[in-house]
Amino acid sequence: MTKHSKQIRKEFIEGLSRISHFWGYPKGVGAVFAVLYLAPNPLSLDELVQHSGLTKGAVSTNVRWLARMGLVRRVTRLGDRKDYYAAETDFYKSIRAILGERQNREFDQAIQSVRETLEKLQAAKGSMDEAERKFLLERVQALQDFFDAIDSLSRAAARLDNLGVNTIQNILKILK
Amino acid sequence: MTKHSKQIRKEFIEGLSRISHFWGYPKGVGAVFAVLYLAPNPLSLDELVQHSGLTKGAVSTNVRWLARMGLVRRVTRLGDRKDYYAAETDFYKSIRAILGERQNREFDQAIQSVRETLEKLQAAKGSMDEAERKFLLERVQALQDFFDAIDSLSRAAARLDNLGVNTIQNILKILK
DNA sequence: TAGTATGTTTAGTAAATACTAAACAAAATA
DNA sequence: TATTTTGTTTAGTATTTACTAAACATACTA
Repeated sequence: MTKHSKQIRKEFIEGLSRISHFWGYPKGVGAVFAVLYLAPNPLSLDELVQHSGLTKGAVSTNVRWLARMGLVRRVTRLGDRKDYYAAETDFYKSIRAILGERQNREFDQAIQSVRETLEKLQAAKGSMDEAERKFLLERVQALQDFFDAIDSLSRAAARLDNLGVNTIQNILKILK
Repeated sequence: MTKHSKQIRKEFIEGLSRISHFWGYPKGVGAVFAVLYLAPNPLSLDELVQHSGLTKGAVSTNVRWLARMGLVRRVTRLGDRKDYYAAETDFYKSIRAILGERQNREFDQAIQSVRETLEKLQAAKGSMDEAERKFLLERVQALQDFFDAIDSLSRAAARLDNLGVNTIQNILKILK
């Protein structure tokens, strides 16, 4: 690996770290992904440690996060008990995985609190000023509807098994 | 405002704080928005301080952030030098505003680093192993293409002036 | 079974972030 | 011009977060 190649790789890694950070994720996540993305073969944990400059613990956490998000595949080889990791190069596949991950219980749980407010308002008939209740009901209901629309959109996208450039282009036609 | 009503409001505020936090934004942003969203009239900075429990400085920062994102409107009244703020109740409008905000220079800047890597790779003909260069070019180009697709999608959505439930339903049909 | 290779978890730390309190700025009114 | 009202900025702090180093767990090998 030439000096020049090393430099370009380093800058790319820093770039993805910045993007990762921008999206609100740890920089390490971007760095580990960048290393894997520029590797022609799956890499072991130790190789990731070498190339990313992070420690084993951090790489372990970050790479598992990436795997859980579907941005990285875990590869195991027969007769080799090391784990290897490879970057997912089909990003549309990753998006589907992320959307489909109802592992996002945390998201649902957050949304749930709005639904609870709505239910409490519905049950509050009589125990609070009726005009106020009407107003609050309307507002909270609108927010709920919005979340539902977003939710059904992401569910539909997640179900889709050929989400890709072509689909995007179709959507672009609608948005014309 | 009855005790019961106060309780429901409080829980709603906490709910939106959690959601705000989940999306990677300060909790205060969610809290301030929640207060405004449950108010029938625009509120002044001081009223926001009262109802949110934050200090003036924090509310000032958070509410300006919300205004910049198009989630809140600043209302000024003739002969009153207070600023008032009202929640945007048309969320689709907000989404358009957020997408349209090329104030998101920060995002573009982050993406820019990938483009730079691409350019450097193109310029590196001769100064690094050609097979390696070919491989890296291909990978980085694919990432760039993906970002471009996302970008054109968001630009299209931002240009749209009737993004709403109906549009979402049209998209859902495509995703069928 | 002891020893070795691998991955995960934990305890502590450094860095980033969002807040408070108070100083400051700007502009209207007296 | 001095005073009051309003909003922003700053300095310091508390909290959160992501990291390191090291202990631990697990499973393979001799």
